[in-house]
Amino acid sequence: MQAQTQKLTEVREPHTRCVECPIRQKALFQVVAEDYIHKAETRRTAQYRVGARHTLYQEGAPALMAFTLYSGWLLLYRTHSDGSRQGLRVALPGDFVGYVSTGDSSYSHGALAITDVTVCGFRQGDLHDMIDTEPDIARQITTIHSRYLATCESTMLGLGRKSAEQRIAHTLADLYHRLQLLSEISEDGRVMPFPMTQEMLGELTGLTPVHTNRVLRRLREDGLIIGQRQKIEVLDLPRLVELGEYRVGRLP
Amino acid sequence: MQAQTQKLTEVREPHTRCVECPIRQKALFQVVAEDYIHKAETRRTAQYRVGARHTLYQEGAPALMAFTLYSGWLLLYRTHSDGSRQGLRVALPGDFVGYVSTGDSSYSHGALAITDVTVCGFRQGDLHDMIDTEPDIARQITTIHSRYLATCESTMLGLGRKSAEQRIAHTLADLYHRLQLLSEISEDGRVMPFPMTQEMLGELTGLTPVHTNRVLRRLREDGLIIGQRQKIEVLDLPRLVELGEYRVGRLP
DNA sequence: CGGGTATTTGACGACTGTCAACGCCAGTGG
DNA sequence: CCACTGGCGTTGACAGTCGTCAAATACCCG
Repeated sequence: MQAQTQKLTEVREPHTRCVECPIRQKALFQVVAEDYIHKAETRRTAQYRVGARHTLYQEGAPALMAFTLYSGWLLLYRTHSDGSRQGLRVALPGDFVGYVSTGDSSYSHGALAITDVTVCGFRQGDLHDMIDTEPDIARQITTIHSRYLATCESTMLGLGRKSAEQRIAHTLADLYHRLQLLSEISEDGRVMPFPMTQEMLGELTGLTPVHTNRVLRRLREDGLIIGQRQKIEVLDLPRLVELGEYRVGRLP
Repeated sequence: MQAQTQKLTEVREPHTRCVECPIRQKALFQVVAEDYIHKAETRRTAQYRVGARHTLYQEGAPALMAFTLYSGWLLLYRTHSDGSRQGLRVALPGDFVGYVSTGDSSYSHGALAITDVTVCGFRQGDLHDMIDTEPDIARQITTIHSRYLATCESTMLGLGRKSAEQRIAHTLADLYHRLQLLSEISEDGRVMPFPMTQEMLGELTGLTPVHTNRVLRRLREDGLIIGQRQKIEVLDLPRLVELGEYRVGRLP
């Protein structure tokens, strides 16, 4: 991991420097570079690395930056007063997270690094400016928001109406589909990386770790999946999709 | 109701005409007018009226228009395969609903008129154009989306982690707060309009009508509210807010 | 006054949570 | 090299919230 960090530094040598991470104080290694976001090529951005199990940002903290995820998985979450967490979404490479609109000053949710993570950061103020000056960026942000909203609606439907088995099947089917787009599924289409703990999967689906485990066992016994260390082997994708009522593409 | 429709027609006489509503076929009275949305003063828009218990648009239907709600309450929902509905949000006057981003062609959710409703409609294509040409509109749409997202996150937290009592308390506290901003709360701050059925409240909170009723009875027995016909009397707002863990303003 | 919808209540059952214990595995330090 | 330790996964017993089914009551509108 440390090696990879070094590599990033070296690759962008001419334009990089090390500074304190404004988001987390804990000795987070940070690389700042003149970089790009999509089409806005003149904005100053920064690359950050966050180790697994550390937070990229915390709910309620001042929302200084938004991020494009370069590598790794993030868990977006909200915390309940009793300390339990509700997972909102898993962010995968390419996803854009942490943007807040003009006037909002703090994050509405937290972002936890499931794996080691590399992100590209943008100052919120720059993004707000870009909306004014670059219509393409404005369009992209509304598009990103719309898609995220649609998935939130699916999640709400699941949390409110679906059984535990359906919710987990939906979550797995969704991850499978998104990982496929990222070419992260094995060639035979059966093995997908799964760096989450069962506890995190439970947070996403509104279940306790114990019950999550039971449901996974049932899915295993029914021949839908095989759980492996850090991966899941999908034996019967169609049934998984049908059980979870996952609509690929249209209404995720 | 019909009278009010007439009034709308007359007020905008010079620029109005009657056409079939493209969204619903059922004899919906529609007034089309040269009108305004916020600052985009040159766009052609239309006013529609939808009777209580009818849908403004249905999930999966072609998303021709987006709407600003002028009067009445809307229930945004997603339908589960077993026919049950999950309420996503209650839209109140001033809310903007039904917008989909470029590339999306159909609504991700449905919109049901809780009461008789008046909306102002905008063609999606016009809105997309406006994002390109009018930065203020782009900003507004991202702001609206961000706020809606934050409330979705709160809803997900509730559906995933909170008890039935907490979810209903949160929903009532949220409505109370939003209605207060619209000056719809009685002067003594106790009575708020409540045109929803208990079944709809259950759809919003992920509960069955029966259990919704039981929870409401408990809240009544605990001296938090008094249910009346078409209204709710809030006896102890602070306790309602605390029970539902409602954060006014910041993280709704 | 009558029919249909919404609310209310009871009995019962199932899904999911809670508590507790154990096993497995990886990383760590001696 | 091996024992230790801590996190994660697994399983059982039990409890409680919430859903289901059913029926009675209340209320609205014509």
